[in-house]
Amino acid sequence: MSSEGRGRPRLEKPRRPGRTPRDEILDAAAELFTEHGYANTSTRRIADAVGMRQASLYHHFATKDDILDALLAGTVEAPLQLATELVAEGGPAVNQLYTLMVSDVAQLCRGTWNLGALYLLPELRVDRFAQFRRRRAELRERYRALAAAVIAEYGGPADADDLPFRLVESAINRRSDDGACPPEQPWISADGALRTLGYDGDFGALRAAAETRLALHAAVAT
Amino acid sequence: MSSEGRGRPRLEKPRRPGRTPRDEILDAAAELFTEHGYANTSTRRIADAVGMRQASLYHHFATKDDILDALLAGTVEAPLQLATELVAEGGPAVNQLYTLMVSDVAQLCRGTWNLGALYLLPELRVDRFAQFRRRRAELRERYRALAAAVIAEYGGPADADDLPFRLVESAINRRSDDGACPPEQPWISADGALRTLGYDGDFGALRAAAETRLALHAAVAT
DNA sequence: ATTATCTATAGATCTATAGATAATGC
DNA sequence: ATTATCTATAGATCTATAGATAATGC
Repeated sequence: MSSEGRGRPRLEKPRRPGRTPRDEILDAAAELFTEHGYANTSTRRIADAVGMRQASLYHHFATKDDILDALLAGTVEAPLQLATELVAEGGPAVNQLYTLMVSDVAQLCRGTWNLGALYLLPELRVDRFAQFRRRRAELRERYRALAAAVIAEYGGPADADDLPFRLVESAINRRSDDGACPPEQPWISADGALRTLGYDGDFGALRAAAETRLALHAAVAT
Repeated sequence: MSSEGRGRPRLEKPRRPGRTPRDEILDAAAELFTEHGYANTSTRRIADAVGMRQASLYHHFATKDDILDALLAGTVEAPLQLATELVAEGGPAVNQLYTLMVSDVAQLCRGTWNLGALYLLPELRVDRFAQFRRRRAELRERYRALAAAVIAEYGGPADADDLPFRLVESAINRRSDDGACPPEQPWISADGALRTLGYDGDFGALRAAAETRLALHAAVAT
């Protein structure tokens, strides 16, 4: 079942992290797509970065679009799953929203490549990626609903309900501009987002509750 | 001096707004670059959208990069200019920051095409556009300095000083997702940004002052 | 026999240049 | 004569497919 040593050997040594050739390709593509864009990254350049011939990519992916799709898949599923769980678990909306934001920003800041930057590629506007766009729009609506609940509870401005989602996304921009997020970024973004909703309570307690919830889930933390 | 009726006639009727062929090209390129991305937009498609032959573009622009550069130029110069003026005029930092944000978001929401989306193109990472990136980084630093002053005055969180710039930028994302900004977007973004800094004063008075300042300048308003 | 790679290439682009042409301006 | 367009094309890509080859597994 292992893929160790099967098939004709490569001419060049592997130079990418990843257990399988598929993972090596995804790692190289993640770097090149986020740095130079999708359309600007040829399959030739991906193959060169992996250390294989251009045509060999097609043994692992049927089309170039499939490589991008594989990178997108999952990045939005985890937050959606977490949102569903948090709502099911109940508790104050402000806690639910805070925990979701912290986890989401931590995910965007984690990992070697700024995968969130792929969300912003204009290439995603084509039909091929409609499914991904729909899932991301669903996540946005979850944010909006939680934000509206917090606004209602704390008497904040009704039209601020899109701001938390936008502040979470903006971790992508910061990472893109500075090359990295500061370690405190999840708390910076989440605190700021609640303030836009008129919340001005105990951020320390929110943080403690979020850390507990996310450690249990073994999913996040900074 | 007029360019009316000079040169060989086009085979097709003009179908783009713009007094000159140059403006027609920029309008078409703005639409295509923002919708499909830069690398995905061929000079052939721009020419088709204008109603001229692909090679004819090169009478007006030496390279494809020059078209993108022309679109970027100016979009960041106006806010930088306004920031300089506002600081020179003095007054409370909170007023300066608020007015700058309102004007900036209004600009991002204005116009037929979402030109701000060009800021996010990965293609801008190449040397050719280093000048533009530098100017945008300068604007970010202006925001940061003003935000730090507001934080100091109102006892807000020190590490929130990048959030106003990010909230302003996020008008681009909202417009991209929804096709338009709500008319109140400049006030939504600016109010939210000040809240992230710990400000909780009279937003009505800030709004009135900003409207006066920007109307004088004949530059903004919704 | 199965697998993962290789070489080679078809066919479709795409940017930019060369040089001809059809208008107006002087 | 000057201008803005046109036609035609060179040269450099780029994606994806066809078929050969060099390993391991049975």
